[in-house]
Amino acid sequence: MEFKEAKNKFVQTWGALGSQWGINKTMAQIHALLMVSNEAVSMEDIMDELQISRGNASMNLRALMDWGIVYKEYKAGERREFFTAEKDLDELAVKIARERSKREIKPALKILKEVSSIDSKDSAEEKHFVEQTSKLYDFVLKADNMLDKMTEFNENWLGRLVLKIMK
Amino acid sequence: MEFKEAKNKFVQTWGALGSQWGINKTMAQIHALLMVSNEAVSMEDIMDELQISRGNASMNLRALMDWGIVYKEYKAGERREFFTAEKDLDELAVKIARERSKREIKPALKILKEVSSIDSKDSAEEKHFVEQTSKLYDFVLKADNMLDKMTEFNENWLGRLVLKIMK
DNA sequence: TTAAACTTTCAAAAATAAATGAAAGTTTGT
DNA sequence: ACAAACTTTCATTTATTTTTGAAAGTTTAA
Repeated sequence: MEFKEAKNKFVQTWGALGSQWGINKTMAQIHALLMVSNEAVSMEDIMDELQISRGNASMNLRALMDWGIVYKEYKAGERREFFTAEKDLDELAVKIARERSKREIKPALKILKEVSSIDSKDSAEEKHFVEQTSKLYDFVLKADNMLDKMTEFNENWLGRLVLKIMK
Repeated sequence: MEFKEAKNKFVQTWGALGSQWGINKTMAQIHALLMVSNEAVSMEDIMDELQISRGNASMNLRALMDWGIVYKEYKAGERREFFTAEKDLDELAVKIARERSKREIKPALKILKEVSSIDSKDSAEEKHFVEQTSKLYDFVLKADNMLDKMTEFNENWLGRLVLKIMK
């Protein structure tokens, strides 16, 4: 396999993986492309390599920047903007975890708390509902806190964590 | 908020959350419904509560059973089948982790290994590509192994893990 | 063996999500 | 202030995913 083919395969695979995890394909592909580029890439080049429209490129670059995993870069003497990805994987994982926690887990916790707080009166059905949703609330809260703790580690947290777990 | 409303809110929220994580809405809703039911539910009732077609119910129940998080149950004297969800959350998390690892992470690892194995010849561009994808391979492998380790813990792994991490 | 009671399948339809591209908006150099 | 160079927005189109429902399949009881 030669470079160009490998690069393409990587970008496509990452894109497909992204969509399985609720991140749109183009967003994941752009990120993949930037991850393996040794220098900042212009929007023009991104459009060209991924065969996507200007609007699509623009919107997804914006989204990636909102997630804090892609940065704008300015080159001296160049009018247009260039983009680079966060390449440190620990940092990347932390940022993704934070963002998903904020966007999805936190709101879900709010709902869980709400629905588990009804008074279950007397029926077994209602009692079971409250019990189950309360357990779920505790579980999700604990998992979310774990993510928070991980982000505090920050340097090479995954490696350290693996060590700890394996005892 | 009264029971019926709370239950509905829970099912809807869980469904929305599912789709953000690459699991289809109905599948997540059925699972939610079964999670909070104190007894096994017939397909008829599932169709009725979620307002979905027979085919949709059937296919998604099948998928949930493939994931190992929903079970068929037979009631004495009843012709039709009833369904229950895995209600133990540790067990649930373990099964989901295993399944996603098998379906998504393992294949991704294979591709990463492949593309990071090209010989990078001389250009800085190619060297950077190989370096980045190799790092990614190591990272994903480590994360996946961590999931495996967790599944071995099995009893209340999340709680124990939280204790360990917080030292 | 038959038919009633139930489940599964899958081609087609509907719903949802993503992409396009032209127009509007910005920024920068002169 | 102007216009060239570039970016963003968003209504419309396109692609993808999910759902439907009728037909085919299966199981069970008599």
